[in-house]
Amino acid sequence: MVTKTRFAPSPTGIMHIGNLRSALYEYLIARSEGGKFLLRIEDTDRERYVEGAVEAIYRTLDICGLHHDEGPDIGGPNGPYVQSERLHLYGEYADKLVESGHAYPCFCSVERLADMREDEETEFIGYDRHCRDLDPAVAARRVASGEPHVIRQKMPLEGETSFTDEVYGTITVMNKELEDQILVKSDRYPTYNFANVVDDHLMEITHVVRGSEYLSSTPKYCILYDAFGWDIPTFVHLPLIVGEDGKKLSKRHGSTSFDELLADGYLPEAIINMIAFLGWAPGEETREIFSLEELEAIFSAKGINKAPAVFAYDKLNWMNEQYIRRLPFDRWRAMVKDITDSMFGERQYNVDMLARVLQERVTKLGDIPEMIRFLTERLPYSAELFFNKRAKLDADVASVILKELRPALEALPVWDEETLSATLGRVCDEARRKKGQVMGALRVALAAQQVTPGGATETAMILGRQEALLRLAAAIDFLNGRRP
RNA sequence: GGCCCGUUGGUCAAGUGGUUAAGACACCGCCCUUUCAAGGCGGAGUCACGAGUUCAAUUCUCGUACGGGUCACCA
Repeated sequence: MVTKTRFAPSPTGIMHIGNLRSALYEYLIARSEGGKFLLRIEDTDRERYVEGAVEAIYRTLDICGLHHDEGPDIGGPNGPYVQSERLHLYGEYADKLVESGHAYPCFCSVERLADMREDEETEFIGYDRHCRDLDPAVAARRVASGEPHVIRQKMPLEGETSFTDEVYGTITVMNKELEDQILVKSDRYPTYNFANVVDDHLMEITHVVRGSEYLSSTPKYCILYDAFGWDIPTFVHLPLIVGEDGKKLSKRHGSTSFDELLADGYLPEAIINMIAFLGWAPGEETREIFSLEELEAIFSAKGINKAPAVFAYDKLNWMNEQYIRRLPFDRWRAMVKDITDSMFGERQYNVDMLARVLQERVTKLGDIPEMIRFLTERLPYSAELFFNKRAKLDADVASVILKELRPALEALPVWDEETLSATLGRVCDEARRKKGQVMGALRVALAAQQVTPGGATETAMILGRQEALLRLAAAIDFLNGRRP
């Protein structure tokens, strides 16, 4: 049987990292076994439906390269792929369950249920099964008369249920612990607890991959599969992703949605690579940089860990750097230009040089504006800026050096890397000075900042002749006027 | 609280009844250098705790502690 997995998000808002990770593993399990990956929209909660959420799901999957073989947008043999379009199916199957005695209509009001929950005396252990033993004929008549009701699963009262999960192993629970959960709501929409079983079976899902928060309700689903006489699929429950404090990942940990991460300037490939390694490792292989294609080849559910994994931004940063460094220069240059064009406005600047120095230093795109603010703004000088112990440089020495440098630079016929480099080298030789000293002085004069992407030559190139010479002059003025 | 699950350095993790217990991020140091980064080299740091089984336990069993999940007409 061909492996088939599904990503089944509900359109309730943003694409959380946890959702994306589920989608990724579902995709990888299917692809690693030459199987199919399908997309199903679980929109059975009409209260939480968010406009535009479905589009965000399509967009995210597309950007990440997690292409599905069946889904609402492309169809397929097991459609429709949107649960709200499958209501008649859930109704049919719920009826079968009622007929076979595996489910029953329940007429309890939400108020009654709420009261029961608030009652401190009797420790609430789920629905009290008030309607479970109503005469089926009477119940059927009340349903026929249009009385509001839900359909509940009639759990076995004795015995135990066990299933084997690919990650967590065999899990057994006492049936008496299981609640008579609601399968169909009073608005005739199914609950997740019912729809997931019906759809996964009808859509021929072989591997049900989902977060470990579903582990405790899985026995109930197994009983449902049995009631229908359906084969139980392979379960793969995924460990949770938590924040650096060990708590469930949430807003206060930083960006936790795919869109936020993109906005921060993380590359989709890096995000995918990062979350692939959250709770999974390839085993003997120690490499950690893998493209999606490489993951498809090497991924195995065997390598999935049980313990919750902490989402570490440090590691994401490193991953992102790795991906930026490997980006083809043209693509990188375009990304940089998108950001810097608006910063420089009308001013000319050397994009190629800027992109070049940035490519080996940037952690994430969002850091760029702050990193290069000194290029579009003249920052104030201070004497300390010129101090560098290793180069034996200080403001006094810098003052002398810059004055030596100025005529040489002003006299340059062309302003290119080669000429600048050669000229600076020559000045060093003539003045018998260490390169680091001269370059350091010039770099600080041009940038007015101690740490810069790129050295003196690159900075001079990026600024262009005019701006570079103006700044050199300004630095000399500052150093002259420093001590009257 | 009941039920379920988990625990290898700060983090992600490999792995085994006998190993010097991989590797990566972060951290520290050194080298290199036209700064800082990047890169190279090196360092520190771990099997939660207590019993039991065993010639031998990080590995198997049981407890304890801690952490997490779940107990909705949400998924």
